[in-house]
Amino acid sequence: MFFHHSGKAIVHIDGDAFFASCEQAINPQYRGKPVVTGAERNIVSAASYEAKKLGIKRGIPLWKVKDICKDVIILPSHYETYGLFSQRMYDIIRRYTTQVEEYSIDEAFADITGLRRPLHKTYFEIAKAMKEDIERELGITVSVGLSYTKVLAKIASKYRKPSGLVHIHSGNIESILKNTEVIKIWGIGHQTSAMLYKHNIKTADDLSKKDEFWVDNCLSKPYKEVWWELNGKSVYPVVNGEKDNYKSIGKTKTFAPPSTDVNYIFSQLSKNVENAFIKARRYNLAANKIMLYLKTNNFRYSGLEVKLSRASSFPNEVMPLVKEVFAKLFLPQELYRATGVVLFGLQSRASLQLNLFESPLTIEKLERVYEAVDALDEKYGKHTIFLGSSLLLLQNQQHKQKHLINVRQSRQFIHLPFLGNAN
DNA sequence: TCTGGGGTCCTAGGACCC
DNA sequence: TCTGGGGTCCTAGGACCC
Repeated sequence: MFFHHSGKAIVHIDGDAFFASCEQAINPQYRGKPVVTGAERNIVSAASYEAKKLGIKRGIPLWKVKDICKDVIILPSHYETYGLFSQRMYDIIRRYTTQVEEYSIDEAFADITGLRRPLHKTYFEIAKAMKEDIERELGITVSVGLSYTKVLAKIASKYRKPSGLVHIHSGNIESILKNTEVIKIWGIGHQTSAMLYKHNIKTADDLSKKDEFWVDNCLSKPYKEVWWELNGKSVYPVVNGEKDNYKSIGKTKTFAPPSTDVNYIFSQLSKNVENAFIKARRYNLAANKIMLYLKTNNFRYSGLEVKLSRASSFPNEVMPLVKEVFAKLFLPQELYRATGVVLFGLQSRASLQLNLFESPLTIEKLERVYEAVDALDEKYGKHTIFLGSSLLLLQNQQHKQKHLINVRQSRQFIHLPFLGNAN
């Protein structure tokens, strides 16, 4: 059987232990030593390869890290710094192609299809050059995969770590996919891999060899796409540029120790609301819907989603509502560990239509107040002005705004799936 | 693994319409 | 009231990703 591929050449570049590597690049005294980041969260965000050798993995609590080895260097995460490394990594990749997807802080895809002649290099040599430039100039290592599709390029970059360079092509694809468990495939999680196991599909090779009839009958769209990609047919394009639009903006924060204190928990919730709106305003977005939730110490969620009578970008407009919702959700005896908010139904603030009954003046005042708030945040760092103070500023307007935003429709949920999964 | 924080997309089924 | 057949929009929830 001949292997038909898309003829594309896609590179996936993945920073090795990225946060820890950045720290080691900046601080020579940390090189060659076990380093972990995540001090601010009390769990490991990233572990250097020296730390990984000791059995320290992403997600484990820091007290355990100290148990394993008391000499491990534990650092808080410096996201801004890692962001700069990330930008430089993207810039280096852009020397070779304009088609660069900034997939996450430590990963990028590049489409180098058709560039062999202009660059006087094979695809493999282009990928190798990207890797060497990044490693030399940034002082970190990256693992690089090259293949016909994004899913295959991902498998390739994961195949040898750290500092791997793997090309999956028609000559070696079968043996590599045979060595790749289905759970390792990008887009296949626990649920689906368990289901595939029941069909005796254990490796990427098993899955790729299923016929289309079977795939249509047993899998939904996302998995059929993965199947195509495994077979060398590119269906996921490399999306150029950085992300500039959000469908939702969420903020959640776990507090330690957990608490039963109403006021404390409410203040946590308002802080999240405030921060979510700061982010919304930074991207010039207004929310039409807001969901608030509380998370108990046993990881149970209770939440309420409400539709706003019009889109808003300002916490104080929704505060009466937040209080109302909080009162419904909060149970006196319950021990809570986190609160959260998600804004969605996001639209550009430019396209905001004012309700006929609302005074444009009030809105304008709010815009001005929050412009000042955001400016101060910019200048002196986030959290300069918190809800208490911003509410004070607006206190005399409060009665007018009481009904500016009201509940149109709401639903309650009692359980959310646990979101997120340590890599 | 005693479990952080931030996202996206897909789908089934109900509401509503002709 | 013995109830055809189709389309569109919305929502709730699931699955997955970093």
